[in-house]
Amino acid sequence: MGLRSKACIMRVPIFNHLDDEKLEEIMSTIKTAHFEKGEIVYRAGQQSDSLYIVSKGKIRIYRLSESGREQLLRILKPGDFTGELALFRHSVHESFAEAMEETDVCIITRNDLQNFLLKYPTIALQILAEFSNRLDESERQAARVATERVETRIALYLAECMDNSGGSMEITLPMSRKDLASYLGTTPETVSRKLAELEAQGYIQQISGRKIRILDLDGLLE
Amino acid sequence: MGLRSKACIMRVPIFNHLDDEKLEEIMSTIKTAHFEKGEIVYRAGQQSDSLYIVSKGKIRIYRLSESGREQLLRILKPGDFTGELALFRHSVHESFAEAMEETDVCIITRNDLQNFLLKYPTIALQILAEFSNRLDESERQAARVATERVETRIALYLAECMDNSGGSMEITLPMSRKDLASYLGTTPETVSRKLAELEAQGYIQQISGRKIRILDLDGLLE
DNA sequence: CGAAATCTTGACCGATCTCAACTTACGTGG
DNA sequence: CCACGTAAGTTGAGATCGGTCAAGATTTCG
Repeated sequence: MGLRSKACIMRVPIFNHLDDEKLEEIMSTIKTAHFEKGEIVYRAGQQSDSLYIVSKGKIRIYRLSESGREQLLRILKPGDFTGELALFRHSVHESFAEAMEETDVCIITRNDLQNFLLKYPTIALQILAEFSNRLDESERQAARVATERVETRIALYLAECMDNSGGSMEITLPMSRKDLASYLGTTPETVSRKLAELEAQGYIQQISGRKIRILDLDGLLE
Repeated sequence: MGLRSKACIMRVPIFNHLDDEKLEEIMSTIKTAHFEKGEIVYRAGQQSDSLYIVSKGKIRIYRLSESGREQLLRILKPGDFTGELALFRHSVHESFAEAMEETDVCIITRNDLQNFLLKYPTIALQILAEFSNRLDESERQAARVATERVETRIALYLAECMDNSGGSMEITLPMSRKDLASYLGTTPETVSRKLAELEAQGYIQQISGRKIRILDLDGLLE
């Protein structure tokens, strides 16, 4: 078990309130795995019994809808985890997970995790809190796609990026136009056009590919 | 504490694996409340520290998007619960809950619930399973709204109604056109039109307002 | 039985998707 | 370090799905 794994686990909100002894206990059950860019960590329909925690790299989580179109759900950074859905229900994945670059993950099996949960119930509360956040985000996103125009969705997304980038007026999009389009429920062409419009209206300034400066946040949000 | 409350609690998946003694313990902390049709159980932005379990009636859970449009998230039947989001995170509701008819709910406070979770960790696993289901549904719905045409969404919805109504070819929609439209991210007019089209194509037959007979499930799903 | 809400149908318009051409950025190997 | 090939992004034109507004039909419920 490398030091990186431990550093990884300690950074996970679910575990970082535990004392060293319990951490060691968890560490001892963890496996690690490495994925190259583009490799699939798991795919929909596949059996699963593990929780994956990203220790290095990025993972794209997406779904294929009934008609085969892709919907990007979220992007995992180090410290984020996935696989939960399969852990507490059918044990079949509903989504796909794909490494976006060289990525290391820590893996905890369902059995080990459930044992920890029963032994240290505070972990369960942490996971519940995390699930609540996910559910909130998912419902918010669903409501936006269902009720807002593309331009508004993009504006709201940019605003959220700003919140997360600590006050700076300049944000760096964490993904390509194609992924952004998939996340926002539109097409890359429309994303391009709408960003160009927002720029023409003076709300933003496109610096380079993924760098955008917010010039008028209030105007952006109408 | 009325018998109905106990019957209610026992029916909730989260609790129904518990033995009688623990059930009594939970029962002793529960309050009940009654709501008339149209009354608001809670609203977005409101402080919250309780889990609500429906014992009689129906509750509409919906969000208002940034632009003020309504998105129906789900409808609670007896045995279903809500309020979780506020329980494990900010403690502020993100959604609205409105009684659709005369409705009774059982209420457990955050403190009591968390104590139970720590004392009987198996409850936490049940809630985690329930959350997983919600998250899955929410993500699936988000993906559909983002990637499928209205007609497809309606068809998929009808198909799901069939699954839930046990093999019968005749389904009864659990909500009005307006709510269905809100749930599917469209308008009542479009729902009417698409249902009429599906009928013209011979896939379904509209019996009366909410009763629909499925004539060709495979055709419906293309 | 009648008022009010719900639902349906029609006409029109606009946002966004599709397809296609072109430009720019990026990574690889020489 | 540059050149090239490929992927990513942009822009345009046209088509269409679905939303809006409005009128009429139907159902619901007191």
